[in-house]
Amino acid sequence: MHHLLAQLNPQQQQAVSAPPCHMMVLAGAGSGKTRVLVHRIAWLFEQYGVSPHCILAVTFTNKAANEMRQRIEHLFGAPTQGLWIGTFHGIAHRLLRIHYDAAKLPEGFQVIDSDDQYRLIRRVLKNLGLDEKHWSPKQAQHFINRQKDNGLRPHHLNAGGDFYQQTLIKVYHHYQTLCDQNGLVDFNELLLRTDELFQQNSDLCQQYQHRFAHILIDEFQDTNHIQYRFIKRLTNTENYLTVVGDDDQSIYAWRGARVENIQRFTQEFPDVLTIRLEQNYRSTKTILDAANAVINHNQNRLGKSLWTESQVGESIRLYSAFNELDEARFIVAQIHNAKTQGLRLRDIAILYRSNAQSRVIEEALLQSGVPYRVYGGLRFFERAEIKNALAYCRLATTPNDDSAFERIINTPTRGIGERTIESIRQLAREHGVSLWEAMQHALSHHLLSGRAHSHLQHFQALITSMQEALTDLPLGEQLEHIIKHSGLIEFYQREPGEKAQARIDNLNELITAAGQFSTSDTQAQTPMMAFLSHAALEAGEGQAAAYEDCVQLMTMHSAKGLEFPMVVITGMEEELFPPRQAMEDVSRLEEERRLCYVAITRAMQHLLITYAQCRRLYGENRQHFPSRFLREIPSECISEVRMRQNISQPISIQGNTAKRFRSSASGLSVQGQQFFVGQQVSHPKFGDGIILNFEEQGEQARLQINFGQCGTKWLVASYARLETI
DNA sequence: TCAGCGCATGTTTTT
DNA sequence: CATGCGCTGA
Repeated sequence: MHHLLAQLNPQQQQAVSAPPCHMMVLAGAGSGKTRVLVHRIAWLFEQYGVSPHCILAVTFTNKAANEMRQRIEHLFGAPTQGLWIGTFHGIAHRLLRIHYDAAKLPEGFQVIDSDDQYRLIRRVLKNLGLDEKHWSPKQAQHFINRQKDNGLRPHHLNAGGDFYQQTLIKVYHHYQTLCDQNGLVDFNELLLRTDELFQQNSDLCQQYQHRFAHILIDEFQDTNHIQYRFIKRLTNTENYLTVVGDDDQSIYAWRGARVENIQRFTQEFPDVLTIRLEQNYRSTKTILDAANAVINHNQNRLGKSLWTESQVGESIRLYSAFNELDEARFIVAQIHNAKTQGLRLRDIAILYRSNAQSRVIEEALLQSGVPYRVYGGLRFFERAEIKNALAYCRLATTPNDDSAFERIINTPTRGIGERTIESIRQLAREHGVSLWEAMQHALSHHLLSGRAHSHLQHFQALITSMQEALTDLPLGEQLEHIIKHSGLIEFYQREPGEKAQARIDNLNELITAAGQFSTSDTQAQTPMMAFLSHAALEAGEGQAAAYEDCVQLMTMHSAKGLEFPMVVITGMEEELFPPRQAMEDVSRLEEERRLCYVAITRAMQHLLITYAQCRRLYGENRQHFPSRFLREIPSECISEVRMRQNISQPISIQGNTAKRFRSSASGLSVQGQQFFVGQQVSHPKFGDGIILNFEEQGEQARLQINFGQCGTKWLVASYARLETI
């Protein structure tokens, strides 16, 4: 057997070795889809003599792109020259750099991230005299991005619409004009521009259709409308498209992803070979059964059922915590437990629905000295200090960059206030020039008062000296020079708190990153320009990879594509997961269910699910019911765990908790007496307490009670002579 | 220029 | 409850 097929199952083999055709691979969680994709590309090289030059592979994240390239090179045994692998945005960027002229962009156009976009939109709202309280920049940004997602320009939208709609269209129009004037391209603009480039230049489009004989797309369920359109445009009757995806793992509909693209693909492309990868190599049978059972509750599915040859494995453990502190403590105890069973900390992931949930868990981990790492949050190139430093770079490279100008004109504070800036803006508007040019004009004609004048002069001298210093320096030294002279370090040193040092560290890290930066971007005019594009397109990791063995904390969303020997899913509660906002709408609920499916299928051997009966949320202590998704897991997959007695629980209980619990379904009847979790009871010796938990039934029934001063105890209900209060 | 106050707000995130 | 934002007064 061919070495590329040797270790594959029949379906995988079929996908890898199919003759060139349009193909759709429906690949379930853990079914080896990346492997298939990588082997397929290698197969095309080896069996069909396809040149790497003729292959385009599209992924969703830079991380996935890098990983795929590495795996292909590993399999191929050599660097793959000419092979295009990247994200949609990365590829669009590359095309626009090459064909900037045809795309009607200036040669040195800049890519802006959503933060820059947000600032620009605020400027536009201000220019249009729209009150931010009534016209939120966030909503306007969302509106604009959504239009671009769908390939729509302002002029496509002008028919009809109410006043609200009309105003947003106006904002979109002005925003786009501003971008075009300044040579700025936002993320969605990259895609839309490229699509229009091919639409308007059919010869160019044909050239790429001819070049890319094979186009492969990963995570196809996450493509949006404009991405689909772009791909379709790149395909003709002579080249082939392979898409890989899983409708059950579509968890990004809320940001414009269209699962329908999967069905649409089979309808709009001829003779699509559909292959299902349903054998799971990741999880135990129990975990897989649970995941299958949950996802089966969704109506809207293409239909797919994962199976496995692996062992049944242990039960999914379920812990019902009293509150979120109890939940966190239990998880920590379980981590210690897992460690004694030989698991490494890095084998354990703690997943939650929303980032806010991480804090309590972090505190518990910190308290017991378990090292951990939180994913998510601000990434490297998104940090304010980094963006400030890069704004200096931008201004020194292209002084007409207004957004960079605005960002740093008074950062660090140099006595240039809002009034001065506004008069420069005014001047720029009047003469139709950039802020930088307006400032120079103001300086040479002495249009401003003495103090403002001299402060601006200083600023101008600073930037000019940077411009001069940049020539002939290697990139790393350029950044070093800029950061050193910008005054940012001194600025952050003056800032109180621990954050300051971290910011300075980041700035130094930026110098290092620039020093090590190398690019394949042959279109870039200067290394600095390439670096700036890189910074916008690839926000970088959240934290420098701690090389320590630590527990991983992340949202269920960011866990997608990863796997761990042990997974803890936390906060399995109604209104938290699924979140309240998603409970009404069937399609949103189905997306939450898919998210649950994704979370469960991250686990290889051990899965622990926890929920809290009572949780502090938005400042109030609320009673929570177990998530509906829990009921969808077959009970034979689950075993409930109780907290060990010897783990003490200093729990503070609010006075009104018990009342809230009266509606709870969890209750117990012993010798005519009714007990329920959260109930206040009195014991002859220990005094007043609150019921935290119970186990067993009838005569054997035991209650866990928190007696405050006297601690938490397990008591047999029939002997304890408890009185309900 | 900046601390301090009051107010709204409160999924998920990549490019 | 916590955080972040805008506004205000010194």
